[in-house]
Amino acid sequence: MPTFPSVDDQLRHVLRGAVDVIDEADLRKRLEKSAASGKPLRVKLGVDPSSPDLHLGHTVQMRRLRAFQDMGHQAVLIIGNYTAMVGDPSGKNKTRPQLTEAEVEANAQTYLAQAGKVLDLARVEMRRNGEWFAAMSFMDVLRLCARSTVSQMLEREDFHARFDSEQPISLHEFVYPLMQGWDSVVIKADIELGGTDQLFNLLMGRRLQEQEGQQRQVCITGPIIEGLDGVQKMSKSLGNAIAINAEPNDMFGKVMSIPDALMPGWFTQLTRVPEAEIKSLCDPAKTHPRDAKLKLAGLITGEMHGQPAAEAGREAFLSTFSKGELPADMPEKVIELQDGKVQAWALVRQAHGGSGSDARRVVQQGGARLVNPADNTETALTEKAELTANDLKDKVLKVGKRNFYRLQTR
RNA sequence: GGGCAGAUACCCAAGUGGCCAAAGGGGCCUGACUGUAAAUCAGGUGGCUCAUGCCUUCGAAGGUUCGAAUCCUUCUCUGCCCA
Repeated sequence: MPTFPSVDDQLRHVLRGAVDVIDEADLRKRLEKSAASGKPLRVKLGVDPSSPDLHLGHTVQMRRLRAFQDMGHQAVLIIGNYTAMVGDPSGKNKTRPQLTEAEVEANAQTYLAQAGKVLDLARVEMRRNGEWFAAMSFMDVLRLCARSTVSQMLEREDFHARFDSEQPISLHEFVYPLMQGWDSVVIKADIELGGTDQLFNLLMGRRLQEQEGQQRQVCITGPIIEGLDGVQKMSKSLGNAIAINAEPNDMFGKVMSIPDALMPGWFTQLTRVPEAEIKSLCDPAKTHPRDAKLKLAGLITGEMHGQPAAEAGREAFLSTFSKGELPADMPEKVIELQDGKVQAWALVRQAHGGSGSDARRVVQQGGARLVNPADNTETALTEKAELTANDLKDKVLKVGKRNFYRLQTR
């Protein structure tokens, strides 16, 4: 019979950084009962494989699931291969594009590898919700739909906002919350986790479970963390996300670029640093914000890639940006010359990519520099400059602040 | 089924015959200042080997015109009202 940490310890761990708990008294009761009976609670987290990459925002809820695992409970990870084909309307102001089964399955594969960085996959019960949805008849679907009303759906902020602003809402989007709720019924969830934007869907699970004569699940939400811009929620489509499988150096650098104001939230949601320590780290009078951020970047990168990689990321960051040295690894670019030379903008395009007009703009604005690695001197490229093989020999092209290319000629 | 309104670049949105590659804002890029932070300021933001030049773009296809994002026709999609 498994033994569990004390209920108070458990609560402290699993509720770290939580926003809503519905409801906490019930959660405590269940934890007590589980400790007494030795029966782990079933904790559900659903992810929709709607894109091939998970990002740090996803790990907030995954980390809570991991906390439950660490406390001895049963993690149930729902791969929403069917719900992904609907597209979760949560927090969206427009209908999501519908994915095909093949796309969803390919994404699901990449998810599992990435989820393993946070969860102990060996102890996860993994279920695809196509398992039960694919088996439903149209009549079953109708019965499911009959359990909710249009008004109830429109209570939801994102739906009524779209409705009020005369934006389209597809009928199938109303089915999404029902599907997610039904997942809870099928797997008999004791607890479901999700972001605050999922609250409506999580509560739907409670309602359906009740109708099915089950005990209603406890719903725990965590915050939706902001992305690199510090304003909008982290999302791949907004381009402000840090992917779980981002290269260590890149991950470290990206964490360093977040606004200071994000640090307390990220420490709480993405690390295990105790609350008191977070306070002192995020107090500029006690800790230089840069040093706090270095620590944050090290912890996050370390969790995803291991300590040595995090250390290497830190070194690369410090040398490249604090000391202005060239990074250790730079992509090599072979530059084609015409009549023995190449114009500045053409050089930028060949190395950095983008359109010719784009490259020209960068050059015009002084964003392209030739660096001599021997003495680390920089020469800005001018618009009319023409470079010969000799000019480029052993040089590094720097485009903007963070793009470096080691040049070769042919 | 009937009536009305709408579809503009990454997003929002102005433009309703030539001055439109298309205002303004957001985003993004570059530069200055910095801690590769934020804030602020300045510039840029369709493409073309570089041009007071050409090509492509205002839902789609046709048409009118010397000339169309702008006018006409048909179609597609969306919203609203009535049934």
